[in-house]
Amino acid sequence: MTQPVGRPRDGRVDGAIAAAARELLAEHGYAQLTVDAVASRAGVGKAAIYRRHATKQAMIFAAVMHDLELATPPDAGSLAADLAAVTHVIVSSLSAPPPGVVPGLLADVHADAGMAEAFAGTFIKAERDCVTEVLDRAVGRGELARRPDPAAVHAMLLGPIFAWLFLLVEEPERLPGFAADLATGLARLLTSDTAAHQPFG
Amino acid sequence: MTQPVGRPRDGRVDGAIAAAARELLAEHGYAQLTVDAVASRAGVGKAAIYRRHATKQAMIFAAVMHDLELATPPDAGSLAADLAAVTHVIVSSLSAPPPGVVPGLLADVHADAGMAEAFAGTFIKAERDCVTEVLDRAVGRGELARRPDPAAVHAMLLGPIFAWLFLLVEEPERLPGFAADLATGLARLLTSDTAAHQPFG
DNA sequence: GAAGTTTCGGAACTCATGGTTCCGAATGAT
DNA sequence: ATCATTCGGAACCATGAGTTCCGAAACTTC
Repeated sequence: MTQPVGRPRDGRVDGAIAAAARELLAEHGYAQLTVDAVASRAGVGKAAIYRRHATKQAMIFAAVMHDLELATPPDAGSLAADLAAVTHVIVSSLSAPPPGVVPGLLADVHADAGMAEAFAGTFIKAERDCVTEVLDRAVGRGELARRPDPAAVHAMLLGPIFAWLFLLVEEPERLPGFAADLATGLARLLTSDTAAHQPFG
Repeated sequence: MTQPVGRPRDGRVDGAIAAAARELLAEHGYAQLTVDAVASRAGVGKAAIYRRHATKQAMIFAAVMHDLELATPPDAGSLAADLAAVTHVIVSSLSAPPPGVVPGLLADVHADAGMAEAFAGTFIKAERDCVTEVLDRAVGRGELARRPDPAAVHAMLLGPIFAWLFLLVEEPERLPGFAADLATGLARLLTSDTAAHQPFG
């Protein structure tokens, strides 16, 4: 709690770095982003950037995560409605960053153990908590006899949307319709559970 | 058909480049791969590499795609069995490359229009044809009244597996079980189609 | 065979950029 | 007043992608 000796960090510098990074990401794309350009745009020395972030990749990660809200949506009354809300949150998160940023960051996450930990502990964990909560609600309502594996349901929600956007590169206009079908289909699959087969156990 | 004038390319050089790239990818990872190292390992000049590939990324793409078989599996008798076979092919493709290679290549694909075209025209197209064929078989059998959108089914198959491996980074031992549940669940969803709602239309 | 063209491995080179270090000035705690 | 840490700015270093040139080899054409 004690303030460390020395000149304190200027909080506005953090914001300026993140804003400059997001601007340049949107203007020139992920691969074209240079640290010098971010420093210049932010009106900041490169040292100030590296005092805050270990690598360029960590800087970008922080800038992108900065304005990404991942709150669990309120109870919508049914599993189907809850899942629809969750898909909407996922679609928003993945659609928000400029083109190329999500794939670029994913590659960085798989190239550095520290980034992997940060990714798993923020974005993925928040989404997982969200999915778990929604499944628990359904169990509470009696819609589900047992709670399915949250990891499996998470993969079934996040995966198809990610694939639509970044693997198959289908038309984005059709994404909302697909996401809606995904949510209702998954709800139907989970609730139509027969005694003979417990899916995603 | 006429042989161009000049010394012809040595076919063994292509193989040596691809083999060296795959070796180094496996040994040191995607981000650590340098073109000089590939040339050195292959016993080849850098010029020979750049005579064949426009960029380092294109070289890696070619090396990885080289030994990746994506044949449509034979008719297994039912939609559920066919989908299980397709998921198996997808799991194999995504599990084969060394860690970090798939995310790295995906970032490259989103950074270069030429790579995007190559990716869509080879890997994705082969998988899509596979999915379409399997759905057509099911229609022919009478299991499906109408053929669902192949893009949607493709996303529902590829996405969750990709998410499991590269987004959620769940234990790989549990992947086969999850993939099996995915295939049977999707088959059930598609065939249990009610008149009221045609999913993935 | 001689000439011309393209390949080969190898080395030298250019250039962009990530990351570090140093500067003098500013800002705070002790 | 002193000390530690910050600031913007600039110089600096190391790495690696991509280009160019070399002499030699392989092939077509004349």
